[in-house]
Amino acid sequence: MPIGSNPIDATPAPPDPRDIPDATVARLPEYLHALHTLSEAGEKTISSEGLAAAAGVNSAKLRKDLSHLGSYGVRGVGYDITSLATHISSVLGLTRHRSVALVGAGHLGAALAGYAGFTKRGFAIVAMFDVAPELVGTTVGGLPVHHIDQLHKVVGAEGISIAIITTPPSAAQRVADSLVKAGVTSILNFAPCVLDVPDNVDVRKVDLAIEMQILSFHEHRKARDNAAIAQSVDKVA
Amino acid sequence: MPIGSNPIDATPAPPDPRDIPDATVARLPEYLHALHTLSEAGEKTISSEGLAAAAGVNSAKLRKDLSHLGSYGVRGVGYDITSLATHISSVLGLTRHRSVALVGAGHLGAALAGYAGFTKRGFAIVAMFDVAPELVGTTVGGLPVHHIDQLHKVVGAEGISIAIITTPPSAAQRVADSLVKAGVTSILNFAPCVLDVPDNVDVRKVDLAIEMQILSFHEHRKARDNAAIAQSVDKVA
DNA sequence: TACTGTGAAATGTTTCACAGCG
DNA sequence: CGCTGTGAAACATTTCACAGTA
Repeated sequence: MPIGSNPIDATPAPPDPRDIPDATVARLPEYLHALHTLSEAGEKTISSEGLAAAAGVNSAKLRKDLSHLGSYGVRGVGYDITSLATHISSVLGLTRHRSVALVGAGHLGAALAGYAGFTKRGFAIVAMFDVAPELVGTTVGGLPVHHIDQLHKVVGAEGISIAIITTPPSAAQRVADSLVKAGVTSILNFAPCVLDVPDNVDVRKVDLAIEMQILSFHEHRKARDNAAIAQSVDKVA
Repeated sequence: MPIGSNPIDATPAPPDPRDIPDATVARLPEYLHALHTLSEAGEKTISSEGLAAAAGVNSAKLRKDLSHLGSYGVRGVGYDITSLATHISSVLGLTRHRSVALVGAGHLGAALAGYAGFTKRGFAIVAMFDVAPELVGTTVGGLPVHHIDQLHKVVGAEGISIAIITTPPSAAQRVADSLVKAGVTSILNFAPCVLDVPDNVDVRKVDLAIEMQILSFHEHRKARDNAAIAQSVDKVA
């Protein structure tokens, strides 16, 4: 019998988190954010159309996404904002507090350490690490900077499972290895390089230059389209 | 006759950039980066297997991606690193130099302004904007900070078509409106909010809290899996 | 009636597996 | 022979359109 199946029990089928598509998971935080905003605005209830608009997707996609979490709407009415927010939070594992380590106390690291948006949405960077002697021992963004040798000790003591890498790419793989050895199982990587990690470790990558290059492609395409239109106008004229 | 078709000319079919899938476009910068690294290491030629490993994808995907750009490999040998890099650069529109505006001279904006990775990969932030009187007129990350009222003038003068928003979310929509009015057609948005822009404007969003929440989901799932395994071990024991 | 939830169709992406070429 | 390029199959995601329900 596969783990998680439930052949006898007649309870309403607790949706296995493995069955939620990745594309849906990536949008749940958007929905959650939109729900919080609506809640602060004093709304109690919202239609799929309204929530979809607030999250920047179409309503069919929103309804399909939410259907993966089970049935939480009321036909003819919409969704209860509070209870849907609670439910999405619990699916995302945000009920449990999560401590985060940040490795690389440069400009980007400092900016992230001071970023209120993390704290506001349930995460706390509890420790920073670097190798530079002039940084170790100081505080950056209100957080003490430890030497990277302390990683294993601090990660263990604070129960950290998520880390952010903002080092130069040349150091990133070594840092990732240390993090994995220390017990970290999720990494957000800002260094522009590919990280090699065991299967049980999740890595998400944010590469600013890549984002810019994708935009560049679209600029290039738009320029070509305009040129083509100009040419066909010329032809007609 | 559809724009871009070429019914008479017998040249090798210049692949229409519109036909390159989004998923492929998003990976081309990775391939380009890997090619540059290989080139610096003195390599001349690389197999699909080797390049795929360097870029962190599998080789079938890489070959399919490159096939959208036309045929640039040599069967039995691999790809010529220099010519493939040149070709990808040209598809991405990186042959043309691109000036970038950055709006929001806070910590994150300052970190990005000083980020060498941009310059190294063909982009130059040429102007920063903010509203805070204590910032306007100073230099941040080596760049003068203009008041946001100057946006239209500077964007026009510098021929800027790409902008980065690192303002608080409450200001982001207003900033986006000003950018669009000034002639910007691509935006990289770091503010955690949905931007409403005309169809001809491309927006890419980087939301750090969302990345963390996606990692949180995976942590949560792993914890459940472990619990399920522990339980089934208990049962057997 | 006004909405959600969802099969089914359409579209997009990845992977397979091998033909074909240098 | 070794490797690329690519149809075709498998898989994933999005969209459509409507049955069903409070």
